[in-house]
Amino acid sequence: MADVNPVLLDEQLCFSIYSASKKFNHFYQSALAPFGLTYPQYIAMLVLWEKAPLTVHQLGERLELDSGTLTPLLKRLEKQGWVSRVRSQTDERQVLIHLTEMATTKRDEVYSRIGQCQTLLGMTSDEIDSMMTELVTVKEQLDTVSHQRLIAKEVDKTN
Amino acid sequence: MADVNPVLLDEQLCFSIYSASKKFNHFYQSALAPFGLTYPQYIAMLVLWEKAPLTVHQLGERLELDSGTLTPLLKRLEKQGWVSRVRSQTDERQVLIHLTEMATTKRDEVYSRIGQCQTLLGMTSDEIDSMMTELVTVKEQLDTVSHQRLIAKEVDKTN
DNA sequence: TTTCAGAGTATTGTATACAATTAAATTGTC
DNA sequence: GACAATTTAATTGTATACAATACTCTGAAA
Repeated sequence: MADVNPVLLDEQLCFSIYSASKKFNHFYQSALAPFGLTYPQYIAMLVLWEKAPLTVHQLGERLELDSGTLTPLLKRLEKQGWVSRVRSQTDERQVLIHLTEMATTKRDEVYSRIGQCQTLLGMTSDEIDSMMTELVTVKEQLDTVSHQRLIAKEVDKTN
Repeated sequence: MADVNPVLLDEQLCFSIYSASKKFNHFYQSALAPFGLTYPQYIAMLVLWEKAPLTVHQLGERLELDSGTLTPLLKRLEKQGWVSRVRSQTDERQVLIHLTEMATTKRDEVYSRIGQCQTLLGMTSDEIDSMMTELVTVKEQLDTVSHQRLIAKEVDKTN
């Protein structure tokens, strides 16, 4: 019974994060409604505004998403006029994602819209910082466990 | 320029939460692979193990999910033999979700499996507690903002 | 009793996610 | 240069999420 509580705590933390993530999603969706951007589309644009063009793979590394998610997402962004997808001349495996003129023009508008909606979440910078540090710890731990499980699988195969 | 940093911090926190949520999801999916349960299916089972039967609505309140998500999820759980969906006799609008015998039998197995995989995330109980408290703050703040936006919409309509 | 507003669930349509596979291009190696 | 291994995107299939809508049932008011 002694080790039941921590397990429950972990589960509660997991659910809190899961729930907060959904709420953030909803918040951004509604804040960005005038632009028709979803949260994943928005963070893709953020990365591109910072440094475009990028290949699908490079974008995926930053966003931790694979082509299975990004290809359709980018097609939607293209359809809505935010980006253009151009097969690279030098390496035809790659597709370069460029910003359109509209995207460049609207960047400040989008930023300002987000700025208006930002509430700083009722937290100080220090609190946010410490929370992010803790989240990094959690993520690293989860990666470690996943990695251990991968190794365990390999060992399994040898039997 | 002075208020740019906090906005970026908020965004980074949002992304950290988004990313951690995905990692947790992956962790549970892989831990529960022997049972074929996903994370959302698992938390549905957790609630049901605690107190079944429940209506779709009651389950949705606990999980913060609506019937659009739950109906297909519960159909899959039913197909895999975890639950049965029974239209209520006393109020035919409601569908009661019951545990199957298999679900009752496998409960401890699932718990033990999760227990084995639990790593306590490299955090103390106090750290987890404080993190959850901060997440609650974040979620409340996001709810407040959403609520304000709803009110703003109402005001819009009157013009 | 009839009607009707609201409750509860299901359905439809859109947008992620991600595992697994496919297809095309490039690189490395002989 | 031929060819196997690798890389990069796209595709396919499954599972969430959620808004909007439809449909059925219930309870209350007229």
